Amino acid sequence: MTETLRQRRRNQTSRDIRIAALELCFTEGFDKVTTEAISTRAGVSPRTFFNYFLNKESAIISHPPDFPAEAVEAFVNGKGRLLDDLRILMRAQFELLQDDRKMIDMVHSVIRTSEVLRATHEAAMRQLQSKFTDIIQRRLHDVPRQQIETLCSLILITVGQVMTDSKNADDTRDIATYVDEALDTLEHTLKLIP
Amino acid sequence: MTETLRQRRRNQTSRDIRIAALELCFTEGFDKVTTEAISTRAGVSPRTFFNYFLNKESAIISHPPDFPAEAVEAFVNGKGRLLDDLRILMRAQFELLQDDRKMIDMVHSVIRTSEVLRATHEAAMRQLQSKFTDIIQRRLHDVPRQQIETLCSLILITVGQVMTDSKNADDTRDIATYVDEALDTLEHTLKLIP
DNA sequence: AGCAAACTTGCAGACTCTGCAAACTTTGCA
DNA sequence: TGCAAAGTTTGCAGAGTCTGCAAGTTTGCT
Repeated sequence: MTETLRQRRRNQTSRDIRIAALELCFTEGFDKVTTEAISTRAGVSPRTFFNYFLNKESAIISHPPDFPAEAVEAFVNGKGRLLDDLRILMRAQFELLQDDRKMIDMVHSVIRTSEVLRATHEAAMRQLQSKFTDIIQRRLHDVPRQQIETLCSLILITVGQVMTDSKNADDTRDIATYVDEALDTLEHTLKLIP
Repeated sequence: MTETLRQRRRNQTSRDIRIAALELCFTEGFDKVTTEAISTRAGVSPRTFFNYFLNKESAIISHPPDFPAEAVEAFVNGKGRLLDDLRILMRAQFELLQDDRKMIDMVHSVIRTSEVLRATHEAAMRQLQSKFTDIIQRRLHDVPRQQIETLCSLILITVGQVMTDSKNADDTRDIATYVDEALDTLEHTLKLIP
């Protein structure tokens, strides 16, 4: 067996809470929803809610998955143009999200209902950025870290902007096309500078 | 008279609270300090604290000043290289901060003691970014707004990184040199891309 | 002086979140 | 199977943030 009963339970409860939170906040708005309401809907006590999540925000915002290891290696040893190889790496990461597509869209919509939530989301992105920086640093090992950080910020910000802006467009597109759109925007932006 | 007594009082109280908050958080860390402690130190009731500030965070993080109008006009009509003109604009904005230099340094230090505070700070930066975007859009009116947003994010992120990274360096440097350092980093970063 | 508007304060109360200890469940092992 | 250890849930008490309201004070103005 891959998971013990206990583990499966834990995952299920966590998921129950996340879904309860998301659904409630989607209809009512983050600020109007109390932890008590979420707990009740998820069928646990308020105290249990806080056993699973540090605060209300983190029931909505979960950490994005890591970059897949093979894709990372391929990128680090890649010989193509930086932006092209990056595109491949990021697409690989985005594929992982495909299954939760629906929840992710809801999250993005809920984020718009609260400053605090947006901030939490950005904090999560910052963590992703730190991993991302490490990866790019491995490929460009002679470039100062600060520049790599700047580069990563730039890329993630662009992706974020594309994702928040292009809601209410067709929902059915492949989630990885966001990567393409973001990197295209990025390339255009860079032409502005010189 | 430029200000009524009432107005002067209000400004003074606001300042008292901000200073009390900053000093306490600087020594104790943001999370250890209660609004009650801040109020007491500032000599007002806890209820008054919330008449002045929406929450604990905003007693620490205040909105950055607007870009000075003449500098904005000069930039919008500028004919130089984009990055060079930007440098001038941003230096003008940073000059305004020179007086509060000491408090700003403290704020940056306090920000490091709390995720929430960092998030609030970023929200404030996002507001600045929006104004910044408007300005650049006026100069590059035929460029899509999304690209301008990306560009602005990039610039502000870089400045932010430089400012947070280069604490514990010599404190006495002109605050506007951060702008230079950031834009230099930026130019180097851009060379990585093609 | 005296009135209206602005400001401060205390109080009650809703909400978030934590520590603790008691009850309950699952697991590993005899 | 049965039992102890480990992990989970829950209730409760309590600290802390923040709001609405109403009463009291101060200020601006005539």
